[in-house]
Amino acid sequence: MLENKKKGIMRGAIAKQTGLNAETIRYYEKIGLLKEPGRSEGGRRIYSPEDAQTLNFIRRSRELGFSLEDIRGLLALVDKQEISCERIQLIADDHILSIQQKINDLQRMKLTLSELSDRCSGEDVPDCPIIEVLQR
Amino acid sequence: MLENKKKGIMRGAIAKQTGLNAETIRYYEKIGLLKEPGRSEGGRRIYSPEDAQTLNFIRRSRELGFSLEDIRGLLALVDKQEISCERIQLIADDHILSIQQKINDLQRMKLTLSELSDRCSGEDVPDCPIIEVLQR
DNA sequence: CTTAGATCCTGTAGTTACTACAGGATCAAG
DNA sequence: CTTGATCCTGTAGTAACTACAGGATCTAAG
Repeated sequence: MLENKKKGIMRGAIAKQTGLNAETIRYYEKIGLLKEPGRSEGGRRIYSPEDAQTLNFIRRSRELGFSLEDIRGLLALVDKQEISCERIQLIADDHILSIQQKINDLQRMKLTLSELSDRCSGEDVPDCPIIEVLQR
Repeated sequence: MLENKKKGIMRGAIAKQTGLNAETIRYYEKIGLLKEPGRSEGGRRIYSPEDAQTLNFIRRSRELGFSLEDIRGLLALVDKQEISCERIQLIADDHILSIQQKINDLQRMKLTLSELSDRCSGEDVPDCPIIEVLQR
């Protein structure tokens, strides 16, 4: 189970290491987020430590809610060594705003639903305030 | 501009009335959320007031974050006159929980990003705490 | 009555971020 | 040499729409 002479790991191993699904990794390659990895003689992908780093970057960014297009931009900045705190902070702050917007929307939904639910008798009656509001 | 002798309104009019995109309405019909409306002699859809009511129900439910499958279930209950407060409340409360879960996730994201952004110097330096965290 | 412009029709493809096959090929171990 | 694990490619499915293309139909004005 030597991964390969050329040093590097294969699909399953990098999936485990990065916490990403193996198919997802192939998808990132397909859409050009991850550069094409090397191949073994038999044609299997061999991932380098840099590939692993990129994939971890992507995963963490996704966990913070960045879209793949956001991440594409982030990676470009990183690759071009154009990482200025200023620009990254701008992107992040923009993203924080859109997250807050989503939170606001969800809180509004929750409040409305909670109020409606509270008005339910909980009994098996035909009239339900929730349905009534939805129907009017 | 009499909509039709048979009384009822057409695509554009119901779109305006319900606040839904005309294409969206056709989509709801296609997936069976809205029953097929009547047609004019020329083959154009004629929507009844009940159709409008259903569409408003769908729109309001969507605004509260219910999925189309949730709504399909809700509509079935309504149609079968099986509207019991109990069941509707159960569905709503379940939905409230999943909304809260999303809010929690987003708040965690926002907190993390805010903390990172605060640590940015804002100056044009190559090291950015955000990128550092994403890369490590 | 004709024609222009608005509105509608159908079917299909694109969007986001994956996930899940099918049907083979390759690999390491026994 | 065979078995079982892992990998390959390409395609299709998911949610909830949106956006055409290329016609048909309808209404109002001339």
